[in-house]
Amino acid sequence: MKEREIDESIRVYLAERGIRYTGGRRAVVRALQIAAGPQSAADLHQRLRRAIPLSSLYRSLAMLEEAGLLALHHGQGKVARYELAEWLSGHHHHLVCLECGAMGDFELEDKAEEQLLGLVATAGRRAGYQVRGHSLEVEGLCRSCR
Amino acid sequence: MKEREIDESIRVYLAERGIRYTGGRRAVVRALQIAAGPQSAADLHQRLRRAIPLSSLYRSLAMLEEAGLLALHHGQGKVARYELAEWLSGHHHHLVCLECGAMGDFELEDKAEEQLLGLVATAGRRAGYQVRGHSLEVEGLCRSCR
DNA sequence: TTCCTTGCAAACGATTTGCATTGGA
DNA sequence: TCCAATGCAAATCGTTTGCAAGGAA
Repeated sequence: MKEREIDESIRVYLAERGIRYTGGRRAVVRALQIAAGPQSAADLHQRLRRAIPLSSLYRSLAMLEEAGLLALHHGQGKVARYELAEWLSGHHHHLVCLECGAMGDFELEDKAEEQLLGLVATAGRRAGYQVRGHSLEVEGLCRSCR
Repeated sequence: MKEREIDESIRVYLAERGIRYTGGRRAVVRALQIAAGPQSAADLHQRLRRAIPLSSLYRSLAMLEEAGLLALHHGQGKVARYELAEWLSGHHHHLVCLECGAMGDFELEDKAEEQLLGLVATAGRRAGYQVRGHSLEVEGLCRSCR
């Protein structure tokens, strides 16, 4: 989906649930669309030129995640990072920089993703888990830190 | 490696670096050996019957991780979880319960692990990352939460 | 009006640190 | 002896919440 399309999908999605798509929330979504990977509240605060106070940012993020529009990740460090939910951005995996904690996205080719799904299903079955999702994380040093 | 063997490896490893393997540190390592997956500081505090104050626990964990004996993970929630480093426990992956946040371990068959390594190397190269490791996380509901 | 949303400041919970004390080589 | 390790309490830091003010329907 493209930016405009995503924005519209979200508007409809929230309207159906009687939730307002306010300027602040829209700004958060836009900032996440532009970013190349999961962003922390502090990251977004910067990107939005501190126009939105951290407490409001946290509230918007929590609300959007609760509604199923954002996904929450805890990569390196102790900060939470958010990104658009996969039904909006597409399924993908992450690269995590061990040095600066930045996270980036990457996609697997279909065949590879299929293989992975197989492995995941097997592992889940063996452990008695009801599998809901999976994620492959590649850890290393990013371009700027290596 | 078996418990006794691991304990001895650690003793030697720390001795070589002029770091003491004290009772408290040994207790932390033992608790981690017994556990089935990554443990939080609070988990360990419980398991050790509160015999070791949290601040000391955190210090031991930080020191052992710094030395390369433990690995740190941030699964669900906002708590850090530790486990023995892979050179002691063997390479493996994790299952994370979306409900209670518990983490469990699982291993991939050699062939599967090899495939995964291939995918990881490719993704890293494309993104300009110097790859240091990877981890496959399976998310779902654990036996007790499903 | 009537909720929902926002901002600010205070509160929280996990983790860290200062400092005086203890313990091991 | 002498420095590393420990315990306690206070400090931090990311995040959450109470409450009064602002806004949209």
